[in-house]
This record gives sequence, C-alpha cells and structure tokens, in this order.
Amino acid sequence: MTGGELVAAAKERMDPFWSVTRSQVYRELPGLAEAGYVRPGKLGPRAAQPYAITAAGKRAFRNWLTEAAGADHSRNPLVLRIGFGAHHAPGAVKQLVDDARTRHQEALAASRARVAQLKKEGGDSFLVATAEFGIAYERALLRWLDTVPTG
Amino acid sequence: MTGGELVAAAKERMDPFWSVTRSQVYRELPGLAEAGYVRPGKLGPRAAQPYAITAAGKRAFRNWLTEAAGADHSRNPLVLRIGFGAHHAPGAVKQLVDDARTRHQEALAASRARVAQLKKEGGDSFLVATAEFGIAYERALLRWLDTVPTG
DNA sequence: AAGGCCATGTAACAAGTTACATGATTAA
DNA sequence: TTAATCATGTAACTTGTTACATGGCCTT
Repeated sequence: MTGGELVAAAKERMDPFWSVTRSQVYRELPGLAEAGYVRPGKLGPRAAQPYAITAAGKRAFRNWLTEAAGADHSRNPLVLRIGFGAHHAPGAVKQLVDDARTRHQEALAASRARVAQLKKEGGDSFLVATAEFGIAYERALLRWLDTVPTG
Repeated sequence: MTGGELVAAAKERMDPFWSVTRSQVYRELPGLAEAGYVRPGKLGPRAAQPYAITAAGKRAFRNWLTEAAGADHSRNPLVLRIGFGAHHAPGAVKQLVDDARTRHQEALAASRARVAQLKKEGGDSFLVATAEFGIAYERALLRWLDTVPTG
C-alpha cells in the first residue's frame, strides 16, 4: 500500500480510539524500509510509492501485539471547558453542551452504521468489538452530557 | 504557583480527560511571563520560581474558554490491540482483557472517590460533573470489556 | 485541452516524552 | 553528618500538526 492508502485504512479501522496523520505515516515508511520491515515496490502515478510488508515486518508486528497495552490517553477539550464552567458567561455552558450533543449524536450514528456494515460483511468479531467500543463511548458521553449543569 | 504546583493542580483537576507533563509547563511559563500573562515572584527553595497570573492573563484565559471546543482525541492501546485480536496467540486477548478490567476497576473506584470528596467539600458543580465524566467513561469501558470475544 | 479538484509527498513547526542534573529535606 | 529521597528545573528527542508544493484525474 501507499502512504495514503495506509492512512485511509488506519482511519477506517481505528477511527474512534486511535488516529494517525499522513505526515506521520510518510515519515515512518522510509525508516521501516531501511529496517527491512517493508519493501518498496515500483512507483505508481503521482509518484505514489507502494510498500509491501516483509516476513520480518510481520514478525515485528506480532511482537508488538504482545507488548503490554499501556494506559489510555484522552484529550477532551469539551470536558476541560465544562470543568471551568464557573468562569463562563451565563448560557455559554449550555451552548457548549448543545453543540457537543449534536456532534456526538452524529458520531454515535456513524459508529452504529459501521457495526451494522461489519456484521453484514460477516467480518472479524474483534473488529466488530472495536466498532462497538465506539458506540459504548458515544452513548456514555451523550448520557453524561444530559447530567451537566447548564446554569 | 510554581511549575510543580501547577502540574499537580492540573492533574488533580483534569486527570481522566486531559494531561500535561512537567516539561510542557516549565517550557511555557517563561513565554507566558514574556507575554505578560503571568508575573514571576521571588525564588523559593530549590530555585523554585513561583508565578502569579496577571489581569491580562485572566482575560486571555476567559477568551480561550469561549473558543469552540474542538474534537476530542483518544489513544487507546488496549482497543487497538483487541482490534487485531485475530492475529493474537490463543488466550492472549483474554489476558489483555483481564488486565484491563483490573486497571479500570481501580480507575472507576478512584473516580467515585473523587466525586464523593468533591461533593463532601461542597465544591463547584462543574468540577463534580467532570469527575462524573470519569465514572461514566470507566463504567462504559468495563461494560464493553465484558462483551469482547476472548476466544 | 484547460481549469478545478483531489491525492501524493515534503518541510517547518508545535506539542509531548524521556532522561538527566541539581538542590533541599528527611531519616538513619 | 551522611545517605537516601524527592522536588525543581533543563535539554535532547520523538511524536503529532499545519502549511505547502506538485502532479494526475475528471469535468466541461
């Protein structure tokens, strides 16, 4: 795959709980090739450089998989601002909450659609589980939003 | 406050949904002083440099508060690994899930304790809400863990 | 075949992490 | 009073973001 294809595949697979940017991917690929984990193929249109994973790359991946998972890491600007609610102008918190509700309702719908699609395709049950994580997260957030004081 | 005090206060206030490191804080403080948002006080023991916020600093803070909240950003290495469950050795997913359950049960207990403490202190209801976000998140994650296929 | 559009890749920058050096405080 | 511990701050490095340049594709 090329850098762009990898980014698209990663987003498709990980969207609610992980992210990568194109620049990260493009930066890493030459290093991975150097290390022998991927092998560059011949250039396509637009100077697109495809790579194929090598046997060593697969080994390294499996190795990485077994490493302990490490703590998760959240950055939630909405909750951060709500925590300073006492410093807000009147009505500002309600505004924040309403906007967030709209956005997360959309995200919830997207997660549900993704689960439905994966199930229809008869896909890997672990992938379905990660998509269901998206639903669980969005539902929890929406329910929490309903409890935030908006005064 | 000094850099160390600021880090401690930030962790106390934001722990489940935001984080800062000491290095970030120490790096920013001289710049904020330069910009007139904080004023350095006299050095304490261990060359500790305290800062006080200025009127301009408070204005800048209120300004920042009203900015739109931006999307939240999660990095969850556990869900990431589970998504690749099909590539794991047998039993490995169960191991991951069991470890995670322990850790998140502890985190849930910590969140609950924090809510109880804030309520006892009669604190700011917005702060209580952010602590309750921690509970909601941990509960959702734990319930989701119970649905993950461990075969 | 010309112009707008989208995908590829690069480069400069900002934010986040890790490892280190130093100076008080505490305890043996 | 010496050694261990802990808090302060710094510096080097890694990761993540934003802004940019270029080149095929697709429509008209």
